[in-house]
Amino acid sequence: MPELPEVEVVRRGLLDHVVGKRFATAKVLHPRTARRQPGGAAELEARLAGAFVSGIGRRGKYLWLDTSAGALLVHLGMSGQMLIKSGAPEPHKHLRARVLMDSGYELWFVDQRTFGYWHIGELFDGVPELVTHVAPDLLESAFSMSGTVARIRRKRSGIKRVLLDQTVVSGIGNIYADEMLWQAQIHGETPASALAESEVSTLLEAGQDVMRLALEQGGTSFDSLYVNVNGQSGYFSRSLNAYGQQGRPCPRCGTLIVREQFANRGSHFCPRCQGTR
DNA sequence: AAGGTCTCCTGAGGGC
DNA sequence: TGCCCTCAGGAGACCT
Repeated sequence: MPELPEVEVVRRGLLDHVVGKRFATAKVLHPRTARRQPGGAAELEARLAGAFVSGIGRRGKYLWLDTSAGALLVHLGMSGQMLIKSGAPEPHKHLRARVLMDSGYELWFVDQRTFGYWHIGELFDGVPELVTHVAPDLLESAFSMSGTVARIRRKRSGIKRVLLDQTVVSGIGNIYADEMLWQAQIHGETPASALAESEVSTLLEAGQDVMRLALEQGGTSFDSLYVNVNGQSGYFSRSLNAYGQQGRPCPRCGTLIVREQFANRGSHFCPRCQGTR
């Protein structure tokens, strides 16, 4: 379940292998990977062939390669992986797209559940056209703490739902939402508008801390579904305090962590530390 | 308009 | 052993 730290791990992993390199040929193997692309797989393949990669950008969970043919936007969805392969790689059941680079390496997009996609298009104010509606993420320089706090406090929805809204602040998914709420001791169903300014800023700062820590540990993963470009898993799952911890003692107070359905998601929290809503 | 729900998808895991 | 059901979740589509 790639969220900001996992996508950043992928971005960093790709830097050495694709920046300054040229794509020779590209093949899109599953129509859903090209579903957002006008012209579909054929258009992606045609535009990527011969493209030179000059950099890699990211906002929240969105990743893009700056190329001479436009920005190749990559969304990993639920299960997407960008893998670097060399030699004669073993076939993969869920390989959805592959690019042969002039370096001899291959770039693979493996995506079991096909929620991910590729799209090539133009940049607007430095971000791909499909990302213009996405707010800055917690770790980028364009992020405004005061502006985001004010925006969140104007919402009447439960705070967790607001955290998951990528147009308010990006990069947060179900795992990090639960972790930052646990850290800030706030119940996810608390109406955003009921939180004090200081509570919201504490919450967002908790999100920054959790994400920086996760990044240091190579991201979160529970199995082989999320891996870096070399196919390795991160270690942050060992540090989770709330997500997936139902039935285990809260590391802060010892009360058993509870799992409930809200914000349309499985939500994990400590009923004592995060008891009031 | 904003907020909430449905839907896409595949494999894992539970129940029997 | 095997079948069927449910669940996981990012985010756009769609509804109210």
